[in-house]
Amino acid sequence: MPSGGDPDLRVATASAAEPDTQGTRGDGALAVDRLLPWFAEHGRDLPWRDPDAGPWAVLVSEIMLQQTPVVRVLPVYRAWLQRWPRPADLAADAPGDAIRAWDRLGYPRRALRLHACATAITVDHGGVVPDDVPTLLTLPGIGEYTARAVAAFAFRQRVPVVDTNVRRVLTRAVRGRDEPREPATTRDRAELETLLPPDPEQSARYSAALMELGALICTARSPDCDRCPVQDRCVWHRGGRVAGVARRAVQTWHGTDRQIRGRMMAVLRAAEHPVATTDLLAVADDTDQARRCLDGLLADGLATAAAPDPATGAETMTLPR
DNA sequence: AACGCGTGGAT
DNA sequence: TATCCAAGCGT
Repeated sequence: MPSGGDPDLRVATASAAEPDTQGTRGDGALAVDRLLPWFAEHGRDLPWRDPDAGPWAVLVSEIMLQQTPVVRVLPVYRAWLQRWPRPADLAADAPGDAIRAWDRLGYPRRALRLHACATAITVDHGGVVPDDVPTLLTLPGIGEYTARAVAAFAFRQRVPVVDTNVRRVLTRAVRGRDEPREPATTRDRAELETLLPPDPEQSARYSAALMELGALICTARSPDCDRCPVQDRCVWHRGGRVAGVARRAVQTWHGTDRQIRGRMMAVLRAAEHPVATTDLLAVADDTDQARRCLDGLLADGLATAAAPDPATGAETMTLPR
């Protein structure tokens, strides 16, 4: 269960002392007394939701979950915290170790930023994960979403946490629309703010419940409205689930720089010793593209020039030290 | 404010 | 097979 124990719903229904001026807490589409019981029953038992998971564990999970599905994060997350249980443990190792442990979660720059984040926490914050949104926002790899996720889920604060799931649920259930995937905005956070229950602990659970609803039921491609706890109040469902406009076409994958960079990183991760630069360049047919991609990796700090091979004198590369 | 940035499973 | 999509961030 998400956080153990029965959710305290006493403040879920608007009281005389706390008038429900928005009309959304008690009887709105996303009423607290609908979401929290559903979450308690159906929420996944994920390790970063365990009460024993500290702020560092929550932070690590949030960075890993940026654009990467839960099932792929789980094993890497466990190994990561086993190896680096505190920020200072990670900071003490080379960034290349973080990139290698990151394995194939994708966007390896996140591993680099998480390492930089651990270093900043160690050097600038005494090894303690900051507990306020403004300070969290100063850390590498932590943006508007992740800062609030850490504040809410690790420190149980009453802050609006809006990710792509929450945004989709809000857009559908409250505004009755179905928009293509778009980044969360200040407006989305303001809207969620009006829905959050007054109690901080409960509001943290509420945000987690909204995210879970978007992840399990109110999904982008095929929402399972028949199992939705707020189906009868969802404006989008009541309006006939009108499909939104198609979103801008995404970049085709085959032959992109991203694909080539990915191949080069796979070679670097797998290598026990420095890799000949020519071996990296060989992953692409187009030599101009290969050079451009390798230069990009060097500029990003994901690859580092190493000493020439003693036997051949060939130029070599490694993960950053 | 668009764009670039990995990876792999589902449809 | 091609496309979509998964707890965004930094520039």
